This record gives sequence, C-alpha cells and structure tokens, in this order.
Amino acid sequence: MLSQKTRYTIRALMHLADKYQQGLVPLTDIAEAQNIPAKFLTVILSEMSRAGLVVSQRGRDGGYELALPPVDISYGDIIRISRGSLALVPCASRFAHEKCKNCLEESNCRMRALMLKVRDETAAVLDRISLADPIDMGVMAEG
Amino acid sequence: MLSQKTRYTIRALMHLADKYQQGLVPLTDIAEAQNIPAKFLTVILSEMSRAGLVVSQRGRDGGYELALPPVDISYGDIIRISRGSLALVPCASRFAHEKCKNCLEESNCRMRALMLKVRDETAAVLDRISLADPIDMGVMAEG
DNA sequence: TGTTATGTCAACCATTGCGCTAGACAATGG
DNA sequence: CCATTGTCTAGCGCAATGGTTGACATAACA
Repeated sequence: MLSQKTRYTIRALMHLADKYQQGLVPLTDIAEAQNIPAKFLTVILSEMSRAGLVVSQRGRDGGYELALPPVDISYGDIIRISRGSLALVPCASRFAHEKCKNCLEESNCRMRALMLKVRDETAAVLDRISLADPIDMGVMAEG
Repeated sequence: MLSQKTRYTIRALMHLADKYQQGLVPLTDIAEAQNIPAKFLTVILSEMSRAGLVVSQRGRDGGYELALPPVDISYGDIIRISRGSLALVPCASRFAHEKCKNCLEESNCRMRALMLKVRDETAAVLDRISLADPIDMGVMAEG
C-alpha cells in the first residue's frame, strides 16, 4: 500500500500540474482543493521542493509550481521519490535495493525473482504515464 | 510493500509446495529451512489453515501440507488472503474495496483510475503464476 | 495408561512507523 | 513594519507490526 503521505503527494502534484503555467499556487489552495491537512502539506511540499519536483517562492504572493513541465514527471518518479521504491519487497527494488530481513540467499530466491517481475510490470505502467497525460477512467467500470 | 508476515507466508507455502505429496511437514522444518521464527510461524500457518490453503494434523508425526495442488494456488490468492488486497490504495482494490481517507469523490478520482490500472497489471502477473510454476530467474540479471 | 511430539489459541508486549501538529524562523511585497 | 507566505526541526499519540508466552488439545507409540 502507498502511505497516506504518498497519496497526498500524488494529488498535490496533480493539482500543480493542472495549474501549470498559471502562476504560483499557495499551499492553502492545494490543501483545500485536495482535502489535505495544511500543516502536513508543508512537510510534503518541502520534500518535493528539495527533490527538485517543485519550486517555491516565499513571502506574500508566494506559492508553489512544478519545476518541470508535467510531461517530464512520471508517476513512477513521484512514487520512487516519495516512497523510495516501486517494489513490493526491498530486495526487489531496482533503484533502492536492500536486503530483506530474514531472507535466504538473494541470488536464488524465487520470491525475489517473482517480485522483480511484478515491480517491472508496475514500472511499465507508472513510468509511461506522466502528470501531463489524461487518465483513462474506463478502468473504473468493472470495479 | 508486503509485510514481513506476508513474505513469510509466501515462503512457507512455497516450501510446502516443494514437499507436496511427500507427507506432512512439521512446522519446525519449515521454520528452519525458511528462516522464520517458529512461534510466529504457528500464527501464520494457523491462519492459512483457517483460510483453507493448508491442512494440518496435530500430535506426533503431525504437520502441514497444502490443501490443494500447488497449481491451484496462485500468488495472487496468497497475497489477497494474507494482506487483503493487491492494490496500492484501498479504493483501488477489486475484492476488498474501501474508501480512502481524505480523498475526494471516487467516481472521478484520477489517482484511483491510475491505481486500478496498476492493480490490474499486478493481478495479471500474480494470478497467472501458481505455486506449481517454475519461476524465471532471468529477471534478476539486470538488477 | 502415560509420555512425548506435535498443532491451536488468546493474550500480551515492545518497537516502530505513520500521520500530523507546534512553534520558531525566513523572506517577500506593499 | 506588518501581513502573508514558505522552511525547518522537534515532537506527540496512536495503531500496526513482529514476535513471544504459556496454557491447552490431540495424536502416536511404548
């Protein structure tokens, strides 16, 4: 599962993508529109700022905007930055690989091989779609 | 991320699949071979027993075995049973749907649509592979 | 019968992580 | 100078996680 914080992050960046090139968006606007606790959002946006995904301006009429065109920010990037990895287990991460606790030798761990496959499929979806892409709502039909 | 418990569950069931039709496997065998704390494993296997994935026998020479042929147990099933869902957010689960906290209306939530897509891809991988399938170790090459 | 080897179960416990807030500070515009 | 914005570090409370304890049930076997 994605943490609440990661979900907030995604929604906040979606919001900024919607307002791209329309000037700075103050934090409270995002918080209200997206139903995110304002104080918590400061933590989130500061992180995104440090990560280089958004730029901020302080003082009156300050706010946030995306540091890059939405097309250059994929959902994969966002989740990797916020959560560290797309994988279901630490040892199946390609960018933030870490040994799993209480596991056996990685080199012939079948669970790891399986989870790498899942990770790669996940990445195929999430890296292909950027903040600029319209999202196909069709998938919701069957749920 | 999968919880440690879910990882243990998968490895324990893999172990039982390897020993399928070779008689009952005592808990301590699994615990030792798979490096899982024995007492904790009792909790896990009891759950799997209640869920109908394994059958157990008490008393001397007792132990566990899969309740079904390995081919009839997919990794998707295991994870769903252990963790409740394959999805990255509660509202994107197809079998255990739940409203996300602090979200907006689900019906036009783009994040949900995206996460449903990811869930479906994940399910496509995990439901296709069962405990009877050899796992392709090729994916590990690039990591 | 009783002893030993197993699984069952409920309760509990310690630690960690998560979600979030507090509060002091910095900078920008008017 | 003051109002409005973002920045930063600390910390807090709660729930979940990972795991243990210990009493109990059951089965095989001598």
